[in-house]
Amino acid sequence: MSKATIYDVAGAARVSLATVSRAINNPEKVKPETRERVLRVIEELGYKPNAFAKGLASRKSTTVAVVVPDMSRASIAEMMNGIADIARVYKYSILLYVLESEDASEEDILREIIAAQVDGILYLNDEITSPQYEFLRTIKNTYQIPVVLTNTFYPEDDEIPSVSIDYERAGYEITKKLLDEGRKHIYMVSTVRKYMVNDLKEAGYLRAMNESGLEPKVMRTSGRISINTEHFNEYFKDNKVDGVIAVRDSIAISFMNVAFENDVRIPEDIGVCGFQNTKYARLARPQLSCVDLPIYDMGAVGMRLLTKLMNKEEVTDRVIKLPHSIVLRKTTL
Amino acid sequence: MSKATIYDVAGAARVSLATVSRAINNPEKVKPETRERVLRVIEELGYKPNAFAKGLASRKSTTVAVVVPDMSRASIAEMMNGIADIARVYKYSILLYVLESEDASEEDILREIIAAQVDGILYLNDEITSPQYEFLRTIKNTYQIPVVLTNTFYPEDDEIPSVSIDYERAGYEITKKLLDEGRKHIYMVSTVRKYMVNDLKEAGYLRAMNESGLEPKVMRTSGRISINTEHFNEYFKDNKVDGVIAVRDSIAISFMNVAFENDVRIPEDIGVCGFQNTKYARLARPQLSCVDLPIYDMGAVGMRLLTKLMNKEEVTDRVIKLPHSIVLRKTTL
DNA sequence: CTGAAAGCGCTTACAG
DNA sequence: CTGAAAGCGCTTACAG
Repeated sequence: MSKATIYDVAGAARVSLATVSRAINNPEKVKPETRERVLRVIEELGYKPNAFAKGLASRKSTTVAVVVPDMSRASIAEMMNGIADIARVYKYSILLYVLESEDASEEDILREIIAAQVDGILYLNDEITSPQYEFLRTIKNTYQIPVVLTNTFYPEDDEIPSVSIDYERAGYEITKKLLDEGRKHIYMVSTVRKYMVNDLKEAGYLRAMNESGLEPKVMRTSGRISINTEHFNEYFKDNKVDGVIAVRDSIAISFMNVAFENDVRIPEDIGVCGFQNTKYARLARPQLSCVDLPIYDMGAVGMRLLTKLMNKEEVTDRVIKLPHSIVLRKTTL
Repeated sequence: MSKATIYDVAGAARVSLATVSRAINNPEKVKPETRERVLRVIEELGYKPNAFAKGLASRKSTTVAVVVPDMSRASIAEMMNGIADIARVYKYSILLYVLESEDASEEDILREIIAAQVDGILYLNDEITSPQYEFLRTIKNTYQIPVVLTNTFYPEDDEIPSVSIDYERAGYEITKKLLDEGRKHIYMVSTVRKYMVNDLKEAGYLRAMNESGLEPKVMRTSGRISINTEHFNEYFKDNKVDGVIAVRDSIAISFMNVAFENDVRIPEDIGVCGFQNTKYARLARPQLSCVDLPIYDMGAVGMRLLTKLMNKEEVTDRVIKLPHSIVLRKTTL
């Protein structure tokens, strides 16, 4: 039959609806006996409070909005797992908003989120522009709803907390690794489109190269993943390249494929490193060395931080950088 | 600067709140002049109806629940893109529920979904068990809320509509392809854990092999993706294998890696095929031939079907199979 | 075409 | 510790 309401429970337990409400939300405020009686009836009737009525009356939704650019990126999906796990622990529901739609601007979508009365917003992205940041800040302040950036941060300001990774340092460290192998002509392969996270990796690479008095060389692929033969001939064939760091695993693998066609030995002739440690790094031949990024953790920590904010708990660390590591496999010496 | 309510709009437009409500939801029922006046005020005030009040009063949420087993599977993520795009077109919000949690049983999660008052449920999975199906059917009938299965279906019953792929036929066709190349000793590599979709691929493989009077051979990997040297020695080394069909691209790639270590030439000695056509099929060396699955479309069509159901439109096709295709690359002749 | 009013199912001061 | 009652912000018959 149709759903039981709080009235049904109150009737069956012979108490008022106020008591039922308290038995659920403030158990300590009701006498143990009546509380148990109420709880038993709730069990029997399979009663679940109507989320709308609850949200309307309490002005809290126990729902968070998760805003993502595009689900099909491996990192986004894995972060969602971390988010979902923590959300469940703290009993929050997740409203999912996928940007990158022709039908609606980002602003429209954020307005929609406000109307949905979420308690918090988790903003996942590789980057954030000034207007985007300002808009989020306005939302936060106008509607008093906490926002957390995940996998990105805004360099000039920390009003909106963020959890991310020290990409600059990771870029530095992985370059160092190749440098330590005695390599001197190391390329960084990045993307044409500017992403904040990739720019940071690049900055780290530049720092390491400069420290060693070596000339940095950056190549930018236009496609999403592929290094093709033309690229290879243009950038790598004539140069005495002995190291390649790609901003994504897939770019590294793609590079290896053309390199093999051109009889390059990896890692002997060229050392190759990727970023992220996707499961495909292990499927590459040879297995790819790369920076290991704690993607799941980023989602989990971001969500946890948001729960603290929603709960008005004290948050000391507003800009969290999660530790990464470097996984050495077969594409480095 | 708290949010404007319907009262604020009514006041500013000098009408009753009923008229405001109509201007939004049944514009044809209000005189053009007043409608425009109301709409202008709404614009000025940046008014957005409170989703809770609306949901409570109208008993509709314009929200659907999407239930997934694990976000990090590439197919799930890509389906979410299709779902999100169509959801946006029809103005539905998405509540995301990730199963596979120790903290809550699937039943608990479904109860939670009911409490959230969603208008429909999209159930994404590789398979569905009898108890799961029965439970979904109960929900559908008890609460009158439409459910659509995506990427799976229930063989014995079509009460719950589904959109999926003819995996059996795909398995048959890809086996045929290898058979047509003159290969006779074709292995199917599946998973130890039984998944409905994999069993169907296997059934198609068996049919093709039997038709040709050839002996079918199935190997099951225990790990999630890897074929290791032991597997290779046990199954492939002594046998005169000349074809391998893997139920996932990653398994096919993993097989290729050990095969190369053992000096097998692909596709000359062994033809290899995968399933799904992930972007990693193109990153494999040699590039992997495989069945191409319309993953995005499955999400989109599933969501579209759900909107029809929620709208009480007539639905003739309750069991939809989307067309797949076969992409031939370098691991077949 | 428009308004007054009841009602959706909860929470939460306020009394007692 | 418990109950009566107001109120959250909408929708929707029902009159007019």
